[in-house]
Amino acid sequence: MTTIDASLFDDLQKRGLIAQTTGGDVLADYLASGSRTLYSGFDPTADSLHIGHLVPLLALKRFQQAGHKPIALVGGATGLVGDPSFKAAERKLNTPDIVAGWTDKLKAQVSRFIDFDSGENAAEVVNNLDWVGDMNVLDFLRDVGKHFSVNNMINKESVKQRIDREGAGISFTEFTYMLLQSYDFAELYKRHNCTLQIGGSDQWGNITGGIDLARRMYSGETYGMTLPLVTKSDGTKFGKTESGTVWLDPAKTSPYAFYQFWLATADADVYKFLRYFTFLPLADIAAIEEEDKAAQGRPQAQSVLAREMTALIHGEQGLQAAERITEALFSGSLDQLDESDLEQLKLDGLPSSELARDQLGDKTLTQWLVDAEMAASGKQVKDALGRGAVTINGAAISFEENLDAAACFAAERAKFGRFYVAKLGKKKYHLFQVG
RNA sequence: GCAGGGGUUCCCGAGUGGCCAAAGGGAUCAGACUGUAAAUCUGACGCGCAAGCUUCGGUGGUUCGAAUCCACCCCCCUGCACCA
Repeated sequence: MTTIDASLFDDLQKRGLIAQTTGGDVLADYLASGSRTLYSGFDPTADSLHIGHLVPLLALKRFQQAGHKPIALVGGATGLVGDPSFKAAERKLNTPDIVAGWTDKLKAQVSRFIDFDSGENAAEVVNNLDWVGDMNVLDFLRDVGKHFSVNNMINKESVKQRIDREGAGISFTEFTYMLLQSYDFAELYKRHNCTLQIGGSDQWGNITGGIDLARRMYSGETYGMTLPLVTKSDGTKFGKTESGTVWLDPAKTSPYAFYQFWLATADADVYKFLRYFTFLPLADIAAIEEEDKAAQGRPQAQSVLAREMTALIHGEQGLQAAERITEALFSGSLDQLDESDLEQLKLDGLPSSELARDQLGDKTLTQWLVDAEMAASGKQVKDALGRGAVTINGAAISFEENLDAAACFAAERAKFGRFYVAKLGKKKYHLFQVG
C-alpha cells in the first residue's frame, strides 16, 4: 500500500501553486485520504516543451512523490485541432505527420520527469489520439456533443474575446477543442479511474468541461485544479529571452543557456520561483530568503535556483557543463583554461563556430560577429566597438581594427593556435575556432 | 454589394509634395553605476566600416522632387443592405 503524504495540498497552497480548485476543502480531504490518479495534458505545438510547461509537469511529480499516480497525456489528437483558450487569433493547423513527430518527442521528454517503476502509483504516458483517432463523427456528435450546451460554451471566459471581438472570430474546429479535452478526462476516468485533472489556469474552462462530461457519461465524481500562470514582477512575459523561448530540449537551449536564464532572475521573482519550480522544502527557501536579506550585496537565491533547475532538467552532467562555462567566462580568467578546457566549453554548449583562416579577410569583423549571431546588426557591433565592449581573447578590439578581421584573429592572439573567445558586451560570448 | 474609416520602420503611433531613414513612446542593444541585478543616467536603434543603398500594403503614374497627389489592385475595420 502506497503511503500518502497528507500535507501535499497544504504544501502546494503555501508554494502558491494552487490557482483554483473545484470542490474546495473536499479536494484536500480527498487527496489526503487515498492514492488518487490524476492527469495533465501537453499538446504538441512544437518539437519540445518549454519552461512554461514546467509548472504542471513538475506538479505531476509532486503528486507522485506524495503517493498519487500521475498520467501525462500528450495531445496527439488535441494538437491537431488547437486550443483556442485565451488565444487572440485562430492558429494555423499543423500537418498530421508533423504533429505525430512532435507527439513522440514530447512523450520522451515528459517521461523523464515522472517515475514509471514505483509500483502502485507508477506513472503512465498516454496519447489521446489512441481513443479519439478512430472515432467517427456521428458517434462523437451523439455521445459527446449532446452533453454540451453551446450557450454555455459561448459564455466561457476563455473564448470570449474571440466571440465578442469583431474581426477575430473562431472556427468551428477550435470551438470544438473543449469537447475533445473534456472527452479525454471522461475517457481517463473510465479507463484509469482518473479523478483529477490539473493544468494551467487558462485550462479552467476545459477542465470543468471534462468534469461535467465525466459526470454525465459515467456519473463520475471528479475534480479539477489549476496552477497559476507564471508572471514576472516587471510585467514582461516569463520564459522568453532576447534569443527566444527557453526550451527543455538541450539541443534547442543548451544547459549553459538554461542555467544563465535562471541566474538572471530578478530579485523580486526569485523566491517565488524557488517555491514554484524547485523541490526544496519551503523552510529551506525561507531560510535562503532570510540570509539574503541579512547579507548585503549579491543574493544567493539565483544561483540556488539555477543549480536546482539545471540539475533537474539536464542532470548533474548538464549542470556541471553549465557551471564550467559560467566559471570560466565570468569568474576565472581565460588564461587559466587549457586546451582541453576550451574543447570542453565547445562540447558544453558555449556558442561556437569555425572559421577558415584564409577567408578571414573576406568580411569585416562586424560581419563575422553578426554571422555568429552575437549581434543583430553590424551597427550594434560598431557601437560596442566604439565603447571598447568587444574583446577577443581578452584584448579589446578597436574601431579601426574592424576592417581587418584577419588581424583581429591574428595567429599570435590565438589560444593553442586556433581558439578565440570573443566577448561582446558583458554577457555574450562566442568561441571561434580558426583553422 | 453600397457607404465611410484605415494599412508608416520590432510594437504602439505622429507625419498630407522638398528641411523624412521618417516625431514621440515602448521593446531591444551597448556604456556608466552595480551583484552577469533593479532603479537611474548616456549612446545606438532600416542595411552598410564607408561611399552609399533600400523603406512608409501592392503596381503603375503625375512631378525637378512623393510616406504624402492620381489610377487600379490587395487586406483590415465600421455601418447598411443582401442571403433564391
